[in-house]
Amino acid sequence: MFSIGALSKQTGVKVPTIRYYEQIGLIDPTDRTEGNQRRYSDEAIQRLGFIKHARELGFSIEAITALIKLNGHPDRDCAEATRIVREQLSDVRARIASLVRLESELVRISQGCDGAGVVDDCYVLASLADHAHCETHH
Amino acid sequence: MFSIGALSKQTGVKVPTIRYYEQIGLIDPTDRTEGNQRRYSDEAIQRLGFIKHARELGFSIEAITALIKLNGHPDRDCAEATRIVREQLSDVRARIASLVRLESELVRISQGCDGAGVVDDCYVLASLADHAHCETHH
DNA sequence: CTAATACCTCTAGTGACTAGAGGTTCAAGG
DNA sequence: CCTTGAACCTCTAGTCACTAGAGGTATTAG
Repeated sequence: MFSIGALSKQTGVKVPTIRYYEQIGLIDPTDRTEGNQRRYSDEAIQRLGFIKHARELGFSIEAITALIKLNGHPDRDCAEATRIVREQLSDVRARIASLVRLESELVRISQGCDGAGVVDDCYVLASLADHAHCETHH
Repeated sequence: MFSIGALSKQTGVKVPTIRYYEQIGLIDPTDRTEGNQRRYSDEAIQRLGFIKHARELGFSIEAITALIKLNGHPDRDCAEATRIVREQLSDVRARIASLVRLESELVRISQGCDGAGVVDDCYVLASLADHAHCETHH
């Protein structure tokens, strides 16, 4: 049994974040000392590790809650888990596509000005002011 | 002179968003009718178009505020504008790189399970639980 | 036994809006 | 000129996933 600070060090999840996860019901309330301090077992490291990893992969808390519920019913089929992951994947791909379009616009805009002129005829500001300069949709 | 609703239609920026922009000082308070309703001129379309476009390009309100201040001093050099755009560009590139790493992990995870088994031996959930399965950093 | 450190709860703040309540003004049709 | 309904007004609170800080208590090392 160890403290919330130790759990934080073990998992890399900050102390206030752990308390926050407990508050919103993402992790179960744990045992306390007589002085009301949280004490965790190794199980908590697993659970928090799962959450941390999923967050790093961009899953929302809502999606993680769903995944954890699945984990709690090992007899249920895992089509739902796969569905959640695929949804997340297509979301990530959409975000990449959108950012790539933005990147090309920004390259074009930043190449238009060497930073040496004055604002009045700065291509950067002109480009930002006028969407018509753009080559892609965003 | 036209209403906030007309400005919204012209620019595609929602009415509450326009009021919000005024509230945070991103656009100047405008003239009002006797009955206290906002009335805009064409100038507002330009300004709001600039803001909208910059937001679509992923600039923060803070960065846009800085760009607008530059626009208000046309005699100053535009190195600052260029710097802001380049910073935004490298930010976008970092986000793309991060998302691409996530994408490959998600592909790997989702390919590991056909969704037909039971949760207990579902590779998707196992992968999410264990960062060690991953091939890249995130 | 003391002092430093870590812990506790609670509230409020972040960014960039969005939603809703409750009330007022405008513009078009009769 | 009057009515009606849409559009407007302000203000507060909610979103997401935390983060910061105040003010107080528990634990632990020396």
